[in-house]
Amino acid sequence: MPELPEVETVCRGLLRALQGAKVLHVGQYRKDLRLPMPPRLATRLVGKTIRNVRRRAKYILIDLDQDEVLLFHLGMSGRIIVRSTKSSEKQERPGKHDHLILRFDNGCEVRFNDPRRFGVCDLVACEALDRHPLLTHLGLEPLGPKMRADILVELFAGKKAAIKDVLMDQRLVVGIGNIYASESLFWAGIKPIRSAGSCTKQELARLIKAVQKVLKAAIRAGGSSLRDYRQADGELGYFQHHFAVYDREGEFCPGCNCEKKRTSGIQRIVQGGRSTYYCPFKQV
DNA sequence: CGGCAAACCTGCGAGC
DNA sequence: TGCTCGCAGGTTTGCC
Repeated sequence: MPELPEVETVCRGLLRALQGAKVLHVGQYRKDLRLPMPPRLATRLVGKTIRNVRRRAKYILIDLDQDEVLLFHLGMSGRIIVRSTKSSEKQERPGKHDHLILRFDNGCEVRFNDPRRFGVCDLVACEALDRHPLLTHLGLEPLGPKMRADILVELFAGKKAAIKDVLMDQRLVVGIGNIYASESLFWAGIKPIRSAGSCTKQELARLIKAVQKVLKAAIRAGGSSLRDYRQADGELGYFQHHFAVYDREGEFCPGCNCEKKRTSGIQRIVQGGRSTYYCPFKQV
């Protein structure tokens, strides 16, 4: 589910609710996520204060005092929901697939819920973060300063794999998953099956613009809620209403629709076992 | 090394 | 109504 805009939205929501808050109680109800949860997690978290919440790729990084970082990945179906509880209110029991519940001294309660358990939770020392096995091979931040056409040309040079798959390869560029890959390639006017190495510098410059435009718009909309995803406060995201092509097989893309062109409409193909959506008329 | 399939899990909607 | 099948926003692993 969650790609960069969803993770970014959750991070912002967590920061708003939790900055400066101290962990009072931790309930851990499951340890076998995609990776095992760290041992003695509850003991290690109680009493810690949240200093900051930030994002790297699709990872949520929660900075605690004493230079520790609580790391989450939401996988396909993970949610992190914050709610404020009145102190008089009886503490709620963990719901189905609630794996971790944190209570804070400011009355907030945070639940990590993940039905498919593709998510990850870890607690690491800040100085070891750069060497964390999940983070070492991550590529460029698409909204960062290194997202430049000349750098992508070099990165994609000689790659025979489809540009769509390469765009989702987190070792090269991070944060882009199945939805935003299709959306970005549409706005860049690039056919998803093109080999990455065949894209010109000019096309990659367009792709960068498209990626950034789509990701920023999605962040402004609070992400895309297809099924599981919620913002940190439990609200839906609503960028799914602005998809140009994703999950719109057979419909007209915005361009074709506006210009009343008769085309075959948006096509769905399968790449790397996953659905890709594109407009054969606008994407070359 | 590249490319692809399968694996990890649960839930849901479609079709019978 | 109830069953089976296919598919779902991610990532890693293993095989050719």
